[in-house]
This record gives sequence, structure tokens and C-alpha cells, in this order.
Amino acid sequence: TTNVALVLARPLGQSPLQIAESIKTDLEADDELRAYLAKIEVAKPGYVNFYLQDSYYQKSLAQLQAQGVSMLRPKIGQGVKVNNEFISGNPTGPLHLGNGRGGFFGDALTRVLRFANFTVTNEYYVNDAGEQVLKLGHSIKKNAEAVYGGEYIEELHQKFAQIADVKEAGRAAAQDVLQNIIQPTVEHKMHIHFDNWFSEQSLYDDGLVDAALEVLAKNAKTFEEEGALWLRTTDYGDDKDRVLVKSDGQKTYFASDCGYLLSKIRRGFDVLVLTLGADHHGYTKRLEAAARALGFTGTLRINIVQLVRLVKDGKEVRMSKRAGNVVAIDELIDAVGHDVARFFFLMYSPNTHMNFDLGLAQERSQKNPVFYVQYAYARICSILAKAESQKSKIESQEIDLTLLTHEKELALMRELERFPELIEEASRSYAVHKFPHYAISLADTFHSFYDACRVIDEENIELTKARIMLVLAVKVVLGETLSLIGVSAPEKM
RNA sequence: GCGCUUGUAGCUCAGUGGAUAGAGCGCCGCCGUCCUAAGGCGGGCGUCGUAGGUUCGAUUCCUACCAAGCGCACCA
Repeated sequence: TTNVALVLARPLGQSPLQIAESIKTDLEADDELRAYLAKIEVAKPGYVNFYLQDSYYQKSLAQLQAQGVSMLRPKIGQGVKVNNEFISGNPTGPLHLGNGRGGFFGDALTRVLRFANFTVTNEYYVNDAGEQVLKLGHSIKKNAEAVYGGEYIEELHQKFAQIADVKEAGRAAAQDVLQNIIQPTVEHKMHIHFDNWFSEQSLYDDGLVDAALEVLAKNAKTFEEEGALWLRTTDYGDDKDRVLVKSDGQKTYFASDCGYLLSKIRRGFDVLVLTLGADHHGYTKRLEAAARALGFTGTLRINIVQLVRLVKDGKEVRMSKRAGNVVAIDELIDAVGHDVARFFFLMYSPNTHMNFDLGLAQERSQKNPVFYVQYAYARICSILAKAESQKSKIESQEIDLTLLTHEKELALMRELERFPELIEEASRSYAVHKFPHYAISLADTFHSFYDACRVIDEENIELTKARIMLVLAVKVVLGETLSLIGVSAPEKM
């Protein structure tokens, strides 16, 4: 359908219906279109509705069968290098639910972009250089300046409290947290692979922070005031200018960020993607400012993921034995399972302030639509397995797809047709939450088809063959959709 | 005080400058010789937070207000 006639009414000074009619007349005269269109209709205020012929969908299905999933992959990412940085939780304790949500989002985004032929590097920024390492040191030494608590601090206390220097103790502990808590959680619990664990300390070791300060000074974006060095971020819409080097000569965390941005720029990325928790949204302006001041001319996309509120019996839960004052993502995954946790987080648009009811976590997991989707996939596999066992009867070269004219078959083919445009749209808008919704919708259409149309019918071998081809196509697309969001596609349930 | 985000069905959430605003869950009823009933079919009278504005048309854009979350360091 198109509303173009409504939009054109004013500039053309004609009535929408008049314009719609003339569009209809023109298009109906087009021989090429006539091959695909069953009819064109003008509706009430001025819509033009197009009806595709069944043969269009049948051809499309045959094409998918012949070319496989690669035909669904848009070219829009060809030759574009993307750096996708996400989670980047401090190495001072377990990852919390907000990290989890951002993690699943970033990972799914990478999967979608890669499917659309972008070249993506997944990166985790490890804040192993700053003040928080010192805070961790104090915490494991349990002295007056301790800030972190929880079971893991006990363990770190046992291991590293004897190290005399606080900073050294903090470094050792941070390394331990990264290797024994964060990385296992990310890789084994969340099923996320990072190409790069980028160390903040390495920026100093490699001179990138100083290099960034030089570039910024050269671009005349810095100034000195009250003994400190500032970046004029207000030139780029920030509320206030930001300090790079404090009056005591210490570089700020923001200086590290500038070094990190310079590293990404020098590595030649066309697109820089960052996903931040909503508690860091105040940084977006200064990061954008820094990137531009450093001379970055590519695309910078900062995604803000709203925090997750954990609720139990209608009240917010904050305490966790494991992590101290937050609930750890690995605990949640242990409680509901990876697929459920992932699907649940990914279903919601990043700017939804979502509530996760822990009290209903188990129950919710039983009712989670992920099972509905996976069940559709398992059903497909079951049908195909049975078909395989009767291969001799249904095997043949000629498959007549024009037999697929049932209302439910056409509905299913139309649903499949949505997938390619969804990829394109999502790789532009980063709206990855559309995929869980699509998966539900496709599963829904399939279940309905399944109920109405028996696939394997020994009385009607020709129809059986055509339907198997349709079912195969659904398997490919549904399987790909699940793979894009990182949820498993089980052959049996 | 300023800024960002959010306010849509009982609950959790999609959605759109346009045609009767959708899904899941919950609730009610029906469907079993047959490829997995973790399924299907039917049942929704919603002030799209409130009030204005722009528009032929606003739930969608703008302004104000109300409510919620999060920010506003020479912290990280």
C-alpha cells in the first residue's frame, strides 16, 4: 500500500483520490508490473493498494530454495568497517542486569550487521587503569576506603589482601575478576564472543592518550584554565567543557576515552558504535565532541540502553549475595536459561524501562514466547525428518509450486517475504528488537498453517512436495532469525 | 533547577503523519483416528499521561504541565 497520493495532494493541488486513480491507471498500463500484480485498488481517503499475484510468492520461494540464505543478505554493509563496543563493565565485580541487556543488544546488533555484510569488530573496553582499580584494592583489603562488597570480594580478599601496595592489590584483583568472572560470564553464560578485549592501560603504555591530547591541541580544541587542561566540548553542543588533565597533572578518565577514540579512528573504522547504560547517557555529548575534535568524519552511533529493574512481589530487588548491591546477569541466566534471558531482553526496545520480575522468573520462563518460537522450529524439523523417511515416494526433480494456493500457505509466504526488508531496516535503525517479534509472528503463521494444512499426505504426493519446499523455506528463515538474535534453534523439544 | 528516556488493553510490551491502534500473558468457550496440543480457532467499547498547537489528517511532530527512571565533579 502507499499513501503517496495523500502526500502529493497538496503540492499538486489535486484531490488525493484523483491522484490515486491516475497512479493506478499508469501502473496498470505497465506490462512488467502486470506480471506480478493481481490488481491495483484505490481506497477511501486516497490509498493505492497493490495485490501481488500468488505466482510472485511462488517464484520467490523457488528462488530461496535455489540460492539459499545468501539471497537474503543485503549488500548495504559491503566494505564498511564497524567497531562495535559494548558492555565494557568495570573489572571490579560481576556484570549486572544492565550489562546483560546491553550485552545481548550489542551482540545481536553485530550479528545483524554481519548478516548485512558489514565487517564488524566486537570490542570490550576494560577499565583497568583508573581510580576504580584503587577502589577495588581498598575493598579487598577491607580498609576504611572500601566500596565494593559481596561474596566475590571475600574470595579476592583471601587471594590478594596480602599484597602490600593497594594499587597492586587492586590490579591483581581486577585481573582476577576479568578472567574468572567477567570473561566466563560473557563467553559461556551469555554466549558472546569479543574479538578484542581492549585494555585502558594499554592506551597509556602505547602513548595513545598523549597522542590524542596532541591532536586535540593541534586542532585548537583545548585550553588551559585554573591549571587544568580542558576540551572545548561546548563547541559540539555539550553543556560544559570537560577536563582532560587535572591541575595536579593527573589525566582524567575522559582523557582515556579520547585516547581510545583515537585508537579506533587510527584502526580505520568507518562506523563507531557504542552501547551505554542509561546511567551513562550524560557522556554521549562529550564523546561525540571528542570524536569530532579528534577529526573523526565517519558515523558515530551511541545507543542508550535503559536500566533493568528487578522486581519481586511488586517490590524492587537490589541485594545479591554474590555481587553485593546488584543482581548479577549470570545468576539470572542460571535461573531462567540462556535462551529465555536473551530472548526476553532482546524483545524490548532499548529505551524501554523494563521490569524483570524475579519472583515470576521461573514461571515466566515457561510462558516465554521463546518456547513458542522454538517449538515451531522443532515441529518443522519433525516434519522434515518424517519426510526424509519416506524419501523414495516424494523424491523427484519437478516441484509444482503453483499448488501452494491455500490461504495459510500464502500467508506463510507473505510472512517470509518480510525478512529481507527487516534486515535492511534493522541494520539502518539498529532496532534489533524487531527480530524476536518477527520470530513470534513467523512462528504464529507457521503454527496456523500447520494446523490447517497437512504437509505429508501420501494421497497427494505433488502437494506434499510443494509443501515440503515451503516448510524448508520457513526453516531457513526462522533458523536465521533465531541465529541473528543468538537463540538456539532446537530440532526437538 | 537543568538535561536525557519513558507514560498505549488487567499485566508485560510492540507500533504508526493517515484507512476499524496490535502481540504475548491472564480470563472465557471450542478443537484430539492424522506430521510434537510446548498447538489451533473464537472472544478486546483502549480518554494511546493531561492540556494546547501545527496539519486536509496527530496516538505519532511542537509547546506546557503531571508522573516514573536516570543523569547533571579538576569521580570513574
